[in-house]
Amino acid sequence: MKPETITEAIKVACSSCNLRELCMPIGFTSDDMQKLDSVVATRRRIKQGDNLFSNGDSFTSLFAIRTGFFKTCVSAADGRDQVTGFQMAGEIIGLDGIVSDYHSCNAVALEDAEVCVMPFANVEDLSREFPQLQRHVHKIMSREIVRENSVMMLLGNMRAEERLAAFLLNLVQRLHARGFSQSELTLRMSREEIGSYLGMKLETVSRAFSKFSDEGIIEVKQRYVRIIEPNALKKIFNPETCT
Amino acid sequence: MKPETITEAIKVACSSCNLRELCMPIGFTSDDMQKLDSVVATRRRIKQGDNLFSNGDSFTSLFAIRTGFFKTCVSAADGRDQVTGFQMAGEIIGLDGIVSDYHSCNAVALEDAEVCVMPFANVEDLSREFPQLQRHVHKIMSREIVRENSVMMLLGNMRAEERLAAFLLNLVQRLHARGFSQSELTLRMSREEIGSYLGMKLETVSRAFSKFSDEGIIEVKQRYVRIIEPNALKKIFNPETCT
DNA sequence: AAAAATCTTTGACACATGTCAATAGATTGT
DNA sequence: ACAATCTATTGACATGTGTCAAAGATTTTT
Repeated sequence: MKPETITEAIKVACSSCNLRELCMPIGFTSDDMQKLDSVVATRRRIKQGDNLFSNGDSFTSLFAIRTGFFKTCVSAADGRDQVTGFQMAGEIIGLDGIVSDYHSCNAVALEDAEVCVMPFANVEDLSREFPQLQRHVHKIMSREIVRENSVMMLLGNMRAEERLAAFLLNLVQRLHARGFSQSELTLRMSREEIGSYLGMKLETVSRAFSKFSDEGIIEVKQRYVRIIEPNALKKIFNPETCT
Repeated sequence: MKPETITEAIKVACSSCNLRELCMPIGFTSDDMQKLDSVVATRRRIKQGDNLFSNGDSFTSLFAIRTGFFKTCVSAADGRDQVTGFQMAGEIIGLDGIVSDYHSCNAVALEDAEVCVMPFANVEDLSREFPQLQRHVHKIMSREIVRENSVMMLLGNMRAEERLAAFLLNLVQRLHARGFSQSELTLRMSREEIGSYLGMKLETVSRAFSKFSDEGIIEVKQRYVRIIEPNALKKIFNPETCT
């Protein structure tokens, strides 16, 4: 594997980061905040298609996404691939590496990206000093566990259209939280990657998109999606709790 | 909900617990170990069929299983249920509650059980004092994330027989680590619960058991299972890496 | 011990999704 | 601008698993 990414020696400060509210716990004095700046060692740029880390890489750091979009995926020995998640700005990636000191999945940039490198030793040291940070780290890990629980529900119990509806709703909700539109989005991943995440084939994903489009629920043009009837999507995802 | 379980005021000590090696980080001096005893507040007994905690319960404690066997499951609004895991002695349960201070799944005892109640505030306090404990807590959470990644692989990519083979291999492996047989086990869960975990219907589970039995790979009699050809199971689960 | 309830197995058939193939549309490189 | 390469869509058909139903087994209740 060629060294497709370079670690840049830019000292960066969480205290002046515009993503602080997504990454960091709230309620720090600006004094404390200064000390927290040392969680982040450097930033690193990753080109579209390159891996931030790969299965088997030794684990040293968590990564906070500043810009760009990632997928994480695990591979079976026979080459079958499962996308385990899509991550965007403000989200933390690399938690899989903690348990065994090496990564057990691949993190691939779906567009040019920049991440903050947080050496895990720093995170642990500062966590002992700042209970709020400690709590924050615990919550991030717990959130990931809960997210994966709901993906298991998707994969185990839902049908193709329900899965895609849930997927789209989740994506726009997260994008909206980052200041983007509630109704429009540009997918950063292919039909095949969506399918891998949702446990279905790319053709089935495509058919479900077309069906939603025929029904006037969404407008689709390749990777552009506009949600026309969010309530209809919610109803597909969860018929019970909708009008 | 009736108070089906009672919290018993038994002070217990990790330092003298025979499950210590499963629950606790290694490498403590016996001095440190004494202080760690205060992680556990009490023990609690749960009867078969009762919930240790339920979706919506407020989160205060993690639980270390001393005896017994649990399932955790999430429910969709329409009543559909997804088993997200089966837990046995030495395993930690309740991590889902950390992120939002209430539980987002149910933990049900599949046989009479006893757990150590570890108030999470204690865990966090002591984690700040003992880096080894801090690391241990992080590893437990990361391990759960990695486990769920591999369940996603099962649900998203594998077929019924592969899923059941993986399930059986994982169960005996964990039981073996606890001193039980490598080849015999008694299932604590129904076909329906296995099916819910593996994303298939109980009839499909039953058929897969029968198929394995017909092929001489396992012997099944209701919930008793003997693994006759572990290599055949491994081959089904993962054809590539086996002889 | 009988009766009731629950769990498991098995068969027949249905159907959602996978597979294979062809076409069209987008993107990249020369 | 053109070819080459991806990516997405759509159709026809195959198939693995779900659904429904019946009968045994096992456990619990009376």
